[in-house]
Amino acid sequence: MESLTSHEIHQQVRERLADAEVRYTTGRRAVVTALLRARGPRSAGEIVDLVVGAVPISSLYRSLAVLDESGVIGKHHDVDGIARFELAEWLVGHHHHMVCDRCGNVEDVALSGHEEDALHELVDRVGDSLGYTVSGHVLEVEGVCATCAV
Amino acid sequence: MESLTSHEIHQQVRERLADAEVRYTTGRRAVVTALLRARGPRSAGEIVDLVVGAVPISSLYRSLAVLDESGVIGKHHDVDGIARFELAEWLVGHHHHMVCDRCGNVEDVALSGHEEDALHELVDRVGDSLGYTVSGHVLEVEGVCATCAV
DNA sequence: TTCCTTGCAAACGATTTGCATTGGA
DNA sequence: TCCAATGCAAATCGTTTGCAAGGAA
Repeated sequence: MESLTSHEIHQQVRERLADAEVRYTTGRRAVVTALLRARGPRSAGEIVDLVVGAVPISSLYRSLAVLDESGVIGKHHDVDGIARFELAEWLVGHHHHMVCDRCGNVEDVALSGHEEDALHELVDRVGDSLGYTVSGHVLEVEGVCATCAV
Repeated sequence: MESLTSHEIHQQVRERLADAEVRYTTGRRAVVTALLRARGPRSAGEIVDLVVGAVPISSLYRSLAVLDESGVIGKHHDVDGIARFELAEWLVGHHHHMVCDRCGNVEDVALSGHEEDALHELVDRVGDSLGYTVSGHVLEVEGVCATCAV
């Protein structure tokens, strides 16, 4: 997938929010900018620090909720159960995660088209066998990174 | 992997806890029994309902903490950020999860030997390409279950 | 004006902890 | 006996919500 420029991403987000009939306000734009600068998923607390100027945590959560509901960002919970947010895959591309068991570092990994196709077939088969209509999948590879392997 | 009988699992757990120098008490045994009956990860609230008789939620959390720390059970957080627990893979075998987008239900899924082998190869390749020594992987299939699909 | 959005403070709910009591080796 | 384990209640903390004020169309 071609990676979009910062400007293009804001443009895409604006359109998506327009479709959802909500405004692309300063606060919401600040969240997208922060996540764009971030090199991985960030918690609400971390985003407060990334955003320029003071932002009430409750307003931030509301911005995050709107962006999440309109599909601009994704939300998941880390091992401590804290919510972490990142730009949605349609903006930054479908990918998986390589997690280091030692240092906890998380890297994005994009599979080759062939690999992704094979995985897709596999998860479709799994869903079918259980009577589910498959909508997506998450693959996390665990291991020890080169730095920690010393 | 051969699946162990309920009795054998309790035996294994007892030994593991003995190594950790903690007792295999009635409350802890009840948790293992409940998770054995469950066919997927369960939250603390759900486990309270699965266990026979009344169990204070705080005591349950303490049992879960002990079992988690000694590697008898695993813990992860669902899409709502709620902690879910399940018996560790060394007791019940390696498997993946099928998650319903609507109701949040989670079911265990064991791939066929051939599928698991293919997945294994894939994740090894991913790890190699990033300089990681792969230790494991997690695959989560997302979709809508038959009940919610109406 | 008319709603959507924001800020502040209070409320929520899952999980944890302090402390006194109980129970098993 | 003696200390781990338990029960109860209070505390924590990330997150959500009620309500009044601000702002854009």
